[in-house]
Amino acid sequence: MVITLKKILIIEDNESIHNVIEELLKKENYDTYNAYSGTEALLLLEKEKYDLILLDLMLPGLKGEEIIKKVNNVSIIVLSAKISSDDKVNCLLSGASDYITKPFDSKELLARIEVQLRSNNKNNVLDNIKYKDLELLSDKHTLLVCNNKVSLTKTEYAILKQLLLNKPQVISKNKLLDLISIDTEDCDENSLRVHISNLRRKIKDYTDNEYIESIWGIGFKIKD
Amino acid sequence: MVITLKKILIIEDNESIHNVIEELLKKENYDTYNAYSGTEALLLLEKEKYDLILLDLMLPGLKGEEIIKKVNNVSIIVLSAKISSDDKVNCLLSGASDYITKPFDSKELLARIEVQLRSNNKNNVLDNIKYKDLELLSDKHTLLVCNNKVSLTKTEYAILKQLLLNKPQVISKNKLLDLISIDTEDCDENSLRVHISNLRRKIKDYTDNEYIESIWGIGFKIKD
DNA sequence: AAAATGGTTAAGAAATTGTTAAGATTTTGT
DNA sequence: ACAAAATCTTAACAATTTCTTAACCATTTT
Repeated sequence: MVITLKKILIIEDNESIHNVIEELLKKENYDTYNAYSGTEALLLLEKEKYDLILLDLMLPGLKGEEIIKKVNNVSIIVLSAKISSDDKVNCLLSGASDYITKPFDSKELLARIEVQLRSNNKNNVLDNIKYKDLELLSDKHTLLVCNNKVSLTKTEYAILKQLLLNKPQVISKNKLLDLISIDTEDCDENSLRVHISNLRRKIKDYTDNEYIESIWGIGFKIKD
Repeated sequence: MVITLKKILIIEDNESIHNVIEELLKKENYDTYNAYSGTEALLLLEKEKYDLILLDLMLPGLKGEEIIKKVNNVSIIVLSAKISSDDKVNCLLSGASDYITKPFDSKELLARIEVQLRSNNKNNVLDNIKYKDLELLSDKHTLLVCNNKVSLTKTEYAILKQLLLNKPQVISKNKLLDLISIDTEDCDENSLRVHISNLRRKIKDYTDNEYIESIWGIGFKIKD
């Protein structure tokens, strides 16, 4: 089994502080990436997906506040010498997840990093998910339909898991497409339709209940 | 129209601090609940589901640290006079989502509350909109009329949501047309009239009350 | 009364979804 | 590294749902 390391992007222009943070994180077995200016950070953010960003505010090129506004879907912890309440509030309200003032305590920084990574993981529940005749076995990537074992492909599993985890809710087609392909735009909506169709067939083999409902123009959901 | 308020449980034994927090939150339109001991908090937590917990550490009955361990699936912000790094780290690692030291800045507290509620919403159900006999279910994209399920098309849903969200207000025909078609000008006003007509019919099937009122030459609004 | 706006209905156009099968790609086993 | 197997994507077409158009009538304004 491969445990992938968490990728953390450190955006900080002061080289000595940068190095301290980098070493601290490396010791904890995080996968660190470095940006020394706001513009460099943006370039890196376009190329790769990170689990967390540590962000200094006073940066050459592009201010940290601007980066917060541009980033989406990645947790940001601001690390700043600015202690004014307004600075904190601004950052937090515009998208940062936490704000730590320098000088910071390394243990506290590590703990707050854990908190963020933990909340990212909320979706990845390891427990099995049961619903009526269905039981999704997380360890084996299989599905029980009325206690009959049905093997799912990786994609089918991901789709069904997303639907079951958010059960009453409609999941948009785009959200489901994101699950299927990390690469952008290369995946057809039609492909998703085929996966859904296959899932429905596999379920239908063992029960007459319908589980996956289409919401026209929006996406799919699990039927009540 | 009722948009459900966020429920916040305040666990704090010092009555004056408790009152300050409660008033602060009430002003921001949060739904506050009060516990003055650890044991009282547990009782409340068994009865109801909260969106967020504000937790003091030094409590009679049961220490805050114990509550953190018992709580599951609710974000906790610790509010404590303990400033030692070890206390912070312990709380954060054992399940708290944030840790604020007293005395705290009210704006910062509110901002950090927003952060937590924001991250809750990533997964969770959006707010439903209720008005008299109508209830728009955002998770299913359907409408309940006197508790009868009526399925709406994407466009009908968008129109009704816009009207309900801005209830006393008249929404101009152009604004509603924008909702229907992103492309400009390719959509007839007549089309909007048909959608409104269909909406009215679907509502009329289950109630005699009229909901959508036409404002001559301007647009539409929800009747008071 | 004439002109403009709103309401309803039905039919055809347009868009979305469902299914199947074939070809492309990735993974697996040797 | 290669062949076989499994999986994913694409394409084609059918089925379904939704949207727009058009025709016609009602209501309001001038």
